[in-house]
Amino acid sequence: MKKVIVITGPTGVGKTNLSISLAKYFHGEIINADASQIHQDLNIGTAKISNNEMNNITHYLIDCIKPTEEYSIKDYQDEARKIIDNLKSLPFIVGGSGLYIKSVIDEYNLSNSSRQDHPEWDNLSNDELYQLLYNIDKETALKTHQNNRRRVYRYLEIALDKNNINDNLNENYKCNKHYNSLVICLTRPREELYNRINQRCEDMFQNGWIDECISLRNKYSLKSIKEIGYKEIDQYLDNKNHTNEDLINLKELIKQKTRNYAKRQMTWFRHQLDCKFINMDNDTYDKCINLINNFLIE
RNA sequence: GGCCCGGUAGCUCAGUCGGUAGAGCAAAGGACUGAAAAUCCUUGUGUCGGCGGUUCGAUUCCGCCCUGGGCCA
Repeated sequence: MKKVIVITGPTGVGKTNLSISLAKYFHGEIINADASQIHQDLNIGTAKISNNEMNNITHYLIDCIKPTEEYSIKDYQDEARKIIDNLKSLPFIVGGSGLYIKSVIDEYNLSNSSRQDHPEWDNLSNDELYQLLYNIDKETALKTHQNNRRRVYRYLEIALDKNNINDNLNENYKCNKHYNSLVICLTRPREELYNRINQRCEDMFQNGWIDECISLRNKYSLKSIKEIGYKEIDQYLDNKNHTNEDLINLKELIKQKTRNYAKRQMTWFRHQLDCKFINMDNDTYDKCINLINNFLIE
């Protein structure tokens, strides 16, 4: 079984810099596992690594699709595995999208039925849609809340797919491994992480995030972009009379949403991912080198 | 100095005709199998500004004080 290293952690924890140092040390290559960084043109707001920062380490799965293009976890799973299987050097999967990571390193069997539109469900209320699922597959229905329309919708799709007898919705989340993986999750004390996120947001504005959005608006509708900040800046730009106070509120809103996201990530890592938590401090680099060395010897 | 309106959860405020309180936001915790920077769920004890008085009982009524705002001198 091929060995892979995973570096993950909440947004703003400091994955990028550390991953470059580690990949340099082990002569590895990096596969991006940040859903947001797969998109072209979203650079400043997603804290995307620059060519300069890459420091001659090859990076895969960055800038693959247009910001408005559809992409699914299945696409990611296929592409990432293809890259890893062909890689001669040590693969480093680096990013904060936990589900993407899990889909690659674990035996994460996705259902046969792909996502589709079902216009016949559009007029159903959340309750009605949920009842529909409940009548067909009670066990699955009980796993989610009726207000989580997106998930109810998807479960219903799978439940109705006759060809999909072997769906694995009922499997435990601890699946078998697809790769022999060492998963390192970087952490920081909550307050420290939040301070870094706030500061990074200020830096993004300083580095021209608004200009990035202005030029993006010429090519796409930012309303459909789900990465944090783009919608909010779009709205700010729509208001031609925005004041300095509006700008301050905009920044605070984006900081807040990013903090909320980091918190959600941590919850996910704690409960859904089998990983080693390492706090970021002066010894982190050495600790990681040791961990990886021991893992490679095994 | 006089008069008027405020001071209740981290914030903005509601409310209690006297029986020690509740919304929104924030925050925290959680869920998660084809949108994951997505989507969704749960959680509200706070000297009701302070000190007295009346009362069986005061955050509520009364007095004084502190404090913010407005008006008049």
